[in-house]
Amino acid sequence: MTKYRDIADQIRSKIINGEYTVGMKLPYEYILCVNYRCNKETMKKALDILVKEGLIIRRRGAGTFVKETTLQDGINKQFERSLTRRFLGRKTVSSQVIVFEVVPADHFLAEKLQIEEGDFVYHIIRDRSLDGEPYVEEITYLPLNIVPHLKVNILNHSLYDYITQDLHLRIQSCHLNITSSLSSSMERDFLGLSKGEPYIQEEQTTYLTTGAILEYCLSRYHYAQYEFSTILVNH
Amino acid sequence: MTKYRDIADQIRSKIINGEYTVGMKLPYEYILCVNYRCNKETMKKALDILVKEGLIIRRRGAGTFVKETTLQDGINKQFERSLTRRFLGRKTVSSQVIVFEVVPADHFLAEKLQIEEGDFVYHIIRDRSLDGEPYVEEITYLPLNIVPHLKVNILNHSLYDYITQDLHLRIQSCHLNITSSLSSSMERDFLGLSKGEPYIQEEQTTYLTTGAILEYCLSRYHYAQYEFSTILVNH
DNA sequence: GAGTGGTCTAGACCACATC
DNA sequence: ATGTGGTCTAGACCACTCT
Repeated sequence: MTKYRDIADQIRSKIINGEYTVGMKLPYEYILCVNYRCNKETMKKALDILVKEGLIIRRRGAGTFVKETTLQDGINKQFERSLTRRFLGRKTVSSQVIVFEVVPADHFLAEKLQIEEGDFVYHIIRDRSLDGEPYVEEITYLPLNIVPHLKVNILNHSLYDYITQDLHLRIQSCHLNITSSLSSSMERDFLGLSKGEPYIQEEQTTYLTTGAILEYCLSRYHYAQYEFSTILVNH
Repeated sequence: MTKYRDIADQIRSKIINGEYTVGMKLPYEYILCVNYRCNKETMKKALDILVKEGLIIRRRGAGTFVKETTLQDGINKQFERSLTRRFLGRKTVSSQVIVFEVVPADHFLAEKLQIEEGDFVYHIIRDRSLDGEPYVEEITYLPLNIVPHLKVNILNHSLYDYITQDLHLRIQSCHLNITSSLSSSMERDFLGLSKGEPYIQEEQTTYLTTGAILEYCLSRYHYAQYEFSTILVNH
């Protein structure tokens, strides 16, 4: 853990606890640096994280403010839908493993996972429900050599915890692509869609800090239950 | 323009031109710093931009690499769908202004735009086609006091250029929320959807560096033509 | 061990907002 | 004019990868 992440975590807590209230101006940089015993640049890195999360806004010459946000619950969504959202267990999520097998990568998968054709990959299909309502069907491909000893019970628990805590791997980024297509019978079966109704697909490629691709995943949602939030920040 | 943005632009060009080829290792940090006459931290900021854009990957202890990317055209999409995508004229886009009026903000809009109820806002509805195909219907609300002299011909040209170049305002961030709903007759008329078919909606709030909200915009896409790409980077 | 990125600091100087 | 963030530098030290 780095110092700037620590500081970001502490300040985020204060915002969520209401110690820094909505619309409030934060102590200015110098004071924050003194309070958290760090340098200006380090504090900037910390606050930049919160900017990206949409919790604060920084205005040159004016100050740093807790974001006036109609999106009070948008913030929580933002957390839920963070990098780890796909792996974090939500209280209300139930997950059923439909397919769990090892197959050799074909040309398509080899491209997507940056591996050799024929290298073995896990092929996993999971159906997830939210409070009993069909929510998403996930098709995941995951190179065997990155997670050699995957078991069904890891899938049912938390793949993310296993990867980060047990294997000590770190996720660097996810590339996400959202599109929509007409459903075929496979998605219709689980998601309860009618013929002629589309599903929404997230195509996700997850990179580790090592540069390797951890997974290629297609998630297919019922259109009525789909929601995605993000913040684009100007560099 | 800052130095790190300049450097990022230069290196990005080299990647796009193919001077730095896919999979290639870039000169290491120290050399880049000498070449571009800057400090290590400045170079890191420059390269971080390209990381966020998905063009390069940095591996501690190993080096900086042009991303092996099946997504060669994913990169272009990434550019298209940057902060300014909504405003930039695409060659193939035609845009028709359906509604252009000034109305007082109701409670809902006042919340969304962080203004007082009753403050005047532009209400704009535009239909956009891509190569003649109906593509998106955009409903925009924009406080009058930020852009006091908006004219239809500015809308037809580039609102973004007008705001940045003429008004010297800078966009800081966009909050984006993507959902899907069944179409009502209004969207069906333009998008050519059938009854029972959903559209995909982007709800976007755009913030200026001043902290003010520039616009609240709902964009409704035909599901079959919708595509959104983004990269989530671990802090 | 050598190569390469990541974090942190102290301090200079700049740009913008507010009064 | 003062308050407040943003950028840039030089240099120290750390963490990871490769072989």
